[in-house]
Amino acid sequence: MREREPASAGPRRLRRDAQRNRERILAAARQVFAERGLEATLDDVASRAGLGVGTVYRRYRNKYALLDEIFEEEIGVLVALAREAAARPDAWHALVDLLELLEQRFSTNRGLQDLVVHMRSGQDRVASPGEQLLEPIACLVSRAKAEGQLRADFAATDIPMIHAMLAGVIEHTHDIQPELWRRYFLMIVDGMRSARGTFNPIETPPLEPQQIDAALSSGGGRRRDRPSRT
Amino acid sequence: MREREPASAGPRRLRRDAQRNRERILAAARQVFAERGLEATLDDVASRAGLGVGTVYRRYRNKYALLDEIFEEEIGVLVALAREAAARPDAWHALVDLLELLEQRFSTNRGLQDLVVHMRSGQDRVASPGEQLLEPIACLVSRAKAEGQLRADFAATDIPMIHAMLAGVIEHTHDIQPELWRRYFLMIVDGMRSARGTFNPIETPPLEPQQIDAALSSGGGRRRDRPSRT
DNA sequence: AGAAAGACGGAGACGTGTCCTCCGCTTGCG
DNA sequence: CGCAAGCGGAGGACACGTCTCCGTCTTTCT
Repeated sequence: MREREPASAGPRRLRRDAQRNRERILAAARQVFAERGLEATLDDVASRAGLGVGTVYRRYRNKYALLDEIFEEEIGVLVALAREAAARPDAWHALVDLLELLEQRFSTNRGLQDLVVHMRSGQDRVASPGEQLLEPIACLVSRAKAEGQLRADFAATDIPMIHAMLAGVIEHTHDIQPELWRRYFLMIVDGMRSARGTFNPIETPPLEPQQIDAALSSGGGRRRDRPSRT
Repeated sequence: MREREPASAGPRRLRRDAQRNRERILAAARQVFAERGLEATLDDVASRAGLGVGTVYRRYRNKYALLDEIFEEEIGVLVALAREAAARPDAWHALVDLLELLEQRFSTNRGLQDLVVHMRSGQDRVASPGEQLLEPIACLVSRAKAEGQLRADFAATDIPMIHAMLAGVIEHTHDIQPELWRRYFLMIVDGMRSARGTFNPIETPPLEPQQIDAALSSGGGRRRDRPSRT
């Protein structure tokens, strides 16, 4: 037997040019989706890769197949970051650093941002990372409160909303002053601190955990439609 | 001479049904644009008014003509609010109250929000209220700093960005918990307070005044296209 | 080298959605 | 009653994104 492929139904080995193009597509897609968000089209990706659309569509049934391939890893990184943070001893600083790190990533990858904020989970393979991210964060939140650093009326579900706020700034300014979000990040962090003389008792309750999915997906901005999987 | 119209080219008096429909259109438009934002179509307005599209288009050349009519007044209110606030003696509280009042209005009128945030000034008659709003606000900001209540590194141009943040929350939650933005508003206000014990010296500089227009218009969210005025 | 399998390109079919026009019919008014 | 003014809403014009199809070119195998 001379085949390299394991006995049964391996996808037949790609021709060399095909392999090369596959990588070009992936690279182009990563760039394009990071720059322009999920609303970029496969035509965009193809032309950035210097290939025809047909080539892209032969390899990926549709846009979402490609998205899956690209963002699965990226989201894994986010989750890993959150877990590492949760393991740190100083919860308050771990939390603040984690938030900064996450926003950092979102601010340089519009596609990732769109994915987390707009698309519903349970579609295709790119699972909404909500649960996986929120769990370690919730843990940090309660520990930081116990430490006395985080204000007592803070809730874990405030985190996605803080993200939504910063996303607003990023969206409007990342062509003008890409680091500007840090300014408001710091202001918000100051607002999260357990009072230097507690000023504003916050009456409005936070979202319930089961509401945040609804908030982030259906609510907002530019609607995207998912194809009907012909 | 028996005409009620002043001598020259007055628009001939409307028939009674036409007059009635005009008001229905206006009422429907106010509702529809407040609920769904500027992306609502004139077809939507017509059907809400219980009229045909043709009727709407006879009265208003296009969507923007109708928008002008509706939002001119609304924006006047905003500016008046800002001017009143600027006249109050206690600048810090005037500023906080003003922001709350403005957000309040934006949170119940998606169209107003879209208008302020997305569309460029100098189009048709609905002038970008940026200048007019920002001027009294800038005044309050500097006075509040002088009072020692507002943190010294705060800038007037931070206000539109704070608005952008709250807009993010509102956009995502106004179907779920329309008052939720108040929670984050208070947190932000806490972050704006001049700290005894100042925690985060903010390094990132704010936007320059001439940048905020660019930030709010071109940057963000769902693009709308303006028709070519055939 | 020669041929078959595989890959490529990109025009264009198709679907969707918005804006706005057109024209036969209805209605208010004198 | 007559007719100008007004009405309705189907559908034309356009824009845009998705994805297919098939004639042509490349790689790989013998």
